[in-house]
Formats: sequence, C-alpha cells, structure tokens
Amino acid sequence: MQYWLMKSEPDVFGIDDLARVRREPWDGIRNYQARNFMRDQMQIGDRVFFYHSNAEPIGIAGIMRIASAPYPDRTAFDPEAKYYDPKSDPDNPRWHLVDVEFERKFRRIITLAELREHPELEEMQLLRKGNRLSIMPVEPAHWDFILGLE
DNA sequence: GCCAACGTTGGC
DNA sequence: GCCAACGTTGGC
Repeated sequence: MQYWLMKSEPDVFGIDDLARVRREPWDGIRNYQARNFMRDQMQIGDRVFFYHSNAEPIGIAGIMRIASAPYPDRTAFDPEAKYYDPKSDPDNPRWHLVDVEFERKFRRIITLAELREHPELEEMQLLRKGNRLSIMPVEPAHWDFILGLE
C-alpha cells in the first residue's frame, strides 16, 4: 500500500467531476515517469491526493483510490483524441493508465502556498523547484501531516 | 500572458 | 551519444 499524488486541471477534470462520475480512467498521461508509476507500482486500493493545478486555488482537493490494474490508454490510438500518439501501437501500447475512484472531497482546498509554509513538508517532491511531474509518490509521514492540516 | 524548468525529438 | 531546438507544464 502506497500513497500518491495526481494532478489535474479542474477546468478539465476536477474533484467535483470525480465525485459525480465516481470512477474515471486517468487517461492522457504522456510522461514516462508518470506512466511507470501507474503501470509498475500502483496497487488497487492505494490512496491518492487529488491535486488541482492551473487553478484558483491551487492545491490538494481531496482523496481518491486506485481502482484498477493498469491497462492500455486507448486515447493514444484515436487520431481524433487530444492525446493521440501515433507511436503507440495497439499491439504494443506505449501508454498505460489506471482507473481511480472517488473517496472524499476535503472541506477546503489545502493550498500549495500553505503546504510551502510547513518545514515538515519541504522534502516533498511536489514542492521541489521545477517539479513538473503529474503523478508522484507521497511519503506516509507527509500524507499524515497533510491530513492533519484539513 | 510570461517564462523557468524540464522532457522529447531528431540531426549529426 | 550529444545537444540544439522545440513543446509542455504549471506557478505567478
């Protein structure tokens, strides 16, 4: 059992969207490191912070769970899809994803600015300079500390 | 809208 | 294998 953080732009898909549909394939990831976490390390039942990026406010909006084993991201095969990748062969898919399911929405967004205020969190990958990764593991101690902020 | 930081691509 | 050019992410 591991903890994770996954980013999404709420204008595209946010915590309220997940609360409505309950379960969603986390498609469109086109970064190898992020893919590898989904394909090779995530386990059903792992818990995930849902992070709103490019948003107002920016921050952690709630919790979801990993709900499936990894499987190919079919949006890569669709020439009409935004995340089409002609190099992903259906017989040897390049991109994989997992389904996530809604667990709960926080009473409030725990903002990026607030996370940066706490020395306990300064080692978080999310807070490191230049971080652009959209899926990353979260240390259990950081997970617990953040839950205490809500 | 800007731009720093980073990842990917492709020529050599 | 190197690295310049380019594209993207994402905070501000």
